[in-house]
Amino acid sequence: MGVGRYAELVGPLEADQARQLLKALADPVRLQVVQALASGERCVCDLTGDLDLAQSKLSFHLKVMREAGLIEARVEGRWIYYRLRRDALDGLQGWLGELAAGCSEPAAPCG
Amino acid sequence: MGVGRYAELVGPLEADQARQLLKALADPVRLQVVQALASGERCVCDLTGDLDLAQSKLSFHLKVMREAGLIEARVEGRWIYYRLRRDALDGLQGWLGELAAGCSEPAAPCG
DNA sequence: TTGTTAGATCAACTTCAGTTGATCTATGGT
DNA sequence: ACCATAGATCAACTGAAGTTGATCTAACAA
Repeated sequence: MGVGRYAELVGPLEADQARQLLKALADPVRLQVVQALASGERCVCDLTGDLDLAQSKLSFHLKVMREAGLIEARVEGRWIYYRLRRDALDGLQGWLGELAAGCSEPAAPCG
Repeated sequence: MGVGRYAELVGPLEADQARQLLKALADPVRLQVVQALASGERCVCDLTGDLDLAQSKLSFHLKVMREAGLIEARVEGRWIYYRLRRDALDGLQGWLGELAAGCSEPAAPCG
């Protein structure tokens, strides 16, 4: 089922990990899912109903998010619950913070 | 030239603004550019050289980033300097923080 | 004014990500 | 054992996003 395959996300985020997470967030359907998960864990069947998405479509997007390390799954009998990964969100926040830190330096004139 | 067309980015980020910014970040070429700009403002000609990108390719990606509100341009004679927008990075950080806030709620069992 | 350079823009092409419907697997109920 | 349901997976299709080379415009230098 592949539900156990996660990105690692230990220590400070590498550019490539950040990119995977950003990509996992930067899609309208996935953003809906993220917002649904923002208030806590949800099972797939609820998501399908609430967001009015075709089952295979939702499953595809959950996979993208899972493989990026943005969400994780908990299997309970016949149902699967998904939730956002705090470490991913925190990691991305930190990564953005680093970018913001030095971005106001003036340019060396190039002419 | 279109260099003056920016996204607004006042107040808390709307989902759609966040998505544009995320998309602007979630590309390998653009991520290179972002990292080059992380240490401060740079002119396009420097970027082209340092990142070894075709001129039209870089210009395309700068446009995407500009229209998303991720970067802004400063025209100086024949040269154009780009820099990351603090408000965009801060806004995105805040947006992520909101997501992280409630994401650990347990699921309502759906069976 | 002519020539050169920086960088935006355009059109044609290519590539990859998302969609759809069908099928497959596992779990639980009868 | 049989059936129903949750959700993953697959193959075919579609469309949007990125690439490439050419052209266009504006600024400066001679």
